[in-house]
Amino acid sequence: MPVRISSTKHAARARGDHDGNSLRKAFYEIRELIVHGRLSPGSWIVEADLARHLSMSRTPVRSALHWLQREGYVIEHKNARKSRMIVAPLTKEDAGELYSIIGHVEGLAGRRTAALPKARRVELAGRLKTFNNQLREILTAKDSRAAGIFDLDRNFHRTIIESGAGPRLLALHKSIEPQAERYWRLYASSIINDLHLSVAEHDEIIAAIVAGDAERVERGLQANWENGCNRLAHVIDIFGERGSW
Amino acid sequence: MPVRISSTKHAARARGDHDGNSLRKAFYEIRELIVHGRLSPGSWIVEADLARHLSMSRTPVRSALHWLQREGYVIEHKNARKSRMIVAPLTKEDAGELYSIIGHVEGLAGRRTAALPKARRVELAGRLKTFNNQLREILTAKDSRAAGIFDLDRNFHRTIIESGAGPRLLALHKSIEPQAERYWRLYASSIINDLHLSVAEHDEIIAAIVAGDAERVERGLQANWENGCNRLAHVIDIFGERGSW
DNA sequence: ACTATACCGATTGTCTACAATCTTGGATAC
DNA sequence: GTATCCAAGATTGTAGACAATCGGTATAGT
Repeated sequence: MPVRISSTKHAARARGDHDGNSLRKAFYEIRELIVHGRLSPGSWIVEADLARHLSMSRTPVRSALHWLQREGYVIEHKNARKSRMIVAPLTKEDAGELYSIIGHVEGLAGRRTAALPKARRVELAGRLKTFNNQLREILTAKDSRAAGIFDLDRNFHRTIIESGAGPRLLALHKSIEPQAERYWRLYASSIINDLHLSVAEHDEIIAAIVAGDAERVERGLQANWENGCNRLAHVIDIFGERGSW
Repeated sequence: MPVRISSTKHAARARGDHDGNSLRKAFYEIRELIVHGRLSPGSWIVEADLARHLSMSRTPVRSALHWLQREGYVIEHKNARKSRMIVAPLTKEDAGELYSIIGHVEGLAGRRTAALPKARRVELAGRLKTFNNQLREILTAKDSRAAGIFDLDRNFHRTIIESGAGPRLLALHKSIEPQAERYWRLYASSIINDLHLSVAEHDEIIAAIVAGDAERVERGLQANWENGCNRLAHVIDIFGERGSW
């Protein structure tokens, strides 16, 4: 028998609050907080605090946190029965594994991209060149606005993946690749110095796609991430890790 | 101002219900229902029904469904604002992509396994041989109990991954590989006929590990999954897909 | 009979309340 | 002065209530 509550209370509350998708909003907003470092790596997460911050109840926040956990932004610190969430730390080791996985996932997708009909590959190469040339411009102009660079690089890769991957692989990529953004943002200023290397690697990847050489595309993508990882590792050595103690 | 409800109602309910982990229970039980086909591919999911079946409230069931969705057992059928969940269908195309991803993920892990010190590789090879020999026994004895075969094959692969993969890659494998079970169970009886091929492929993988040849280990694992996929595709052609219409 | 509309049941999304557990700080005993 | 235990606060986990919406069916208008 349901407990009947006088409804005045609920009637009083604003009705339009339900936009029908608080969960998504919570996920992206919290993710944003983590990526931008407003929730520092290793720090403590309290559901109620976030709920207040986002002006919603704990329910969608809680779901969003589970989601973030599955995607690796948040990790579970188990204590007996209760589980407490902390923001995933940024370590050199984790970066290495993450970049390696992304490289291989993209490599797999790149293989299929290389198997596309020639016409599509050429058209694709055209779009990729646009992105890469914009990067080159920023490079020569010394106009190092990090945001633009990041988006261009991301678009370059994403364009390749979306051309070749099936739904599963695409979903996998979409859930793993964004995590690199945390490392990128944290050490961006230093990484940009090596931008010319990445641009050159992109050229090689484009050439491989035009040639339709699956092996070469895969190697190129893997190399791009692996090199990026090495460059990142160097910076982490200098500036230290965050949130691991 | 919180609404105060007379507490007799709640007091009456059994207090011990909270074992502190309904979510996990819900996830595994629903997953079990899906894998064993009690919830058929393509069929409709109603949160309240599942909640009743598992004797818990919708809250943990709902979270579990989101989790299952993220792992690919369930897909979202979007309609305007509401989203309805259906059990993910089993198709030849999906199987192809799934097996390919698993092969590459294991390949990546296998690479690192091949880089372990020789002593550990030899010890590992010993354990792997045990599994594979048990498979061989079942093969010669014509004792085709599917369950045992499945577990042995899974243990073989899992042992390799756990030896080489880091936490991220391990988590990835744990979330992707179990999905192959759905295909395995559905078409098991027919797949078993080709068991000897898989056993031979395992021998090659073991040899590659002992040799410490990363490339060869990776190729071996990828080939094992790719061949498995082809054998599966053949069976699907005969028996048809499930849940896609 | 055929279409448009208004209701109604089914279902999902979100909220608050309650219960259980963990942590922390202090009071007390030795 | 230190160790131990207990109380109060903080936090998480689950339940059930409501609100919003979807989909279909009955009904009315033509």
